[in-house]
Amino acid sequence: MLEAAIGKMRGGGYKATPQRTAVLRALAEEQHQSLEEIRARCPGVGLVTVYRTLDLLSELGIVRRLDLGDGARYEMAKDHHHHAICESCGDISEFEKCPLDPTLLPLEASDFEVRSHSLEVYGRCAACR
Amino acid sequence: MLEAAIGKMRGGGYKATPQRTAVLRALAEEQHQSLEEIRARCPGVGLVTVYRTLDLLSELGIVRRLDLGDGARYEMAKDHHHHAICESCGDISEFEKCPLDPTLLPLEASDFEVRSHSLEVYGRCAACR
DNA sequence: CTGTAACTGAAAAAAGTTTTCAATTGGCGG
DNA sequence: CCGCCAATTGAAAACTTTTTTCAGTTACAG
Ligand SMILES: [Mn+2]
Ligand SMILES: [Mn+2]
Ligand SMILES: [Zn+2]
Ligand SMILES: [Zn+2]
Repeated sequence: MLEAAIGKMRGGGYKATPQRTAVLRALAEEQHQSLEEIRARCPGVGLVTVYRTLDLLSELGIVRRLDLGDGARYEMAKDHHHHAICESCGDISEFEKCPLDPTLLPLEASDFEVRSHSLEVYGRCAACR
Repeated sequence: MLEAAIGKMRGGGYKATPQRTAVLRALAEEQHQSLEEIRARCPGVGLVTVYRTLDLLSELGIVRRLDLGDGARYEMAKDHHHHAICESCGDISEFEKCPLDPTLLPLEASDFEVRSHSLEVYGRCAACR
């Protein structure tokens, strides 16, 4: 898990420092954390280093940055998935089954080459109903 | 167009000031503008007033705020639609046909009540290919 | 017209992010 | 192992974006 990420860093010519490993461990503990949440999980690491590490991990494809309106959040990059966001409690859950119907994409015809997509579903989670 | 928005403001107990109308006119000129782009179209209006007007118009449902990763953008609220974003030139185009297959939404079964969704498609526009 | 609650905008504060730079260190070459 | 040095770190400062404050102004109901 972390070994793979550390290997990818070394392979890219980057050092595997204790700070970077600490940030990785923090990210592994929970998905969709804000910068401050990540920082709380690795108190020894300086603010600037957390920012820089998240940038580096994003470039390496290890981390994905989410912009869901209320500030940036970060997650370990996993398989293609989407998010269900509760408008009441803010909880973010994931689902893998992609409800996009490719045949309905009206863009292929219009010269726009689709590379990826991002879908978020908003509503009320079970607990908040 | 603007009349409807002004009426909605008055109806909500808000004043239709020249500043607010100027921001509305700026928004009507182009979709998906950043704050500074909007501000450039109504030079007489103070920065703080633009922020406050966009907040107000959002609450009234006249304006929609988009968070697409590179800072906030604003558009006049229209019918349900989605965005195709060119990763090369940054151009944002719209499409109305919603490619979501409701029967594939795996959430209805899982006690999550879906209220709305947001879908963005990333790739290359015709001009950039 | 007039009174007043709503509104505006300059300045200051707060929040979030990036840059700078001197000191430190991971890891390769010897 | 050791020592070197480019890569890395973190405190401070700078910058960017957004919010708060507050004194003066204004839209508009009555
Ligand atoms: Mn996720
Ligand atoms: Mn749009
Ligand atoms: Zn999908
Ligand atoms: Zn849709």
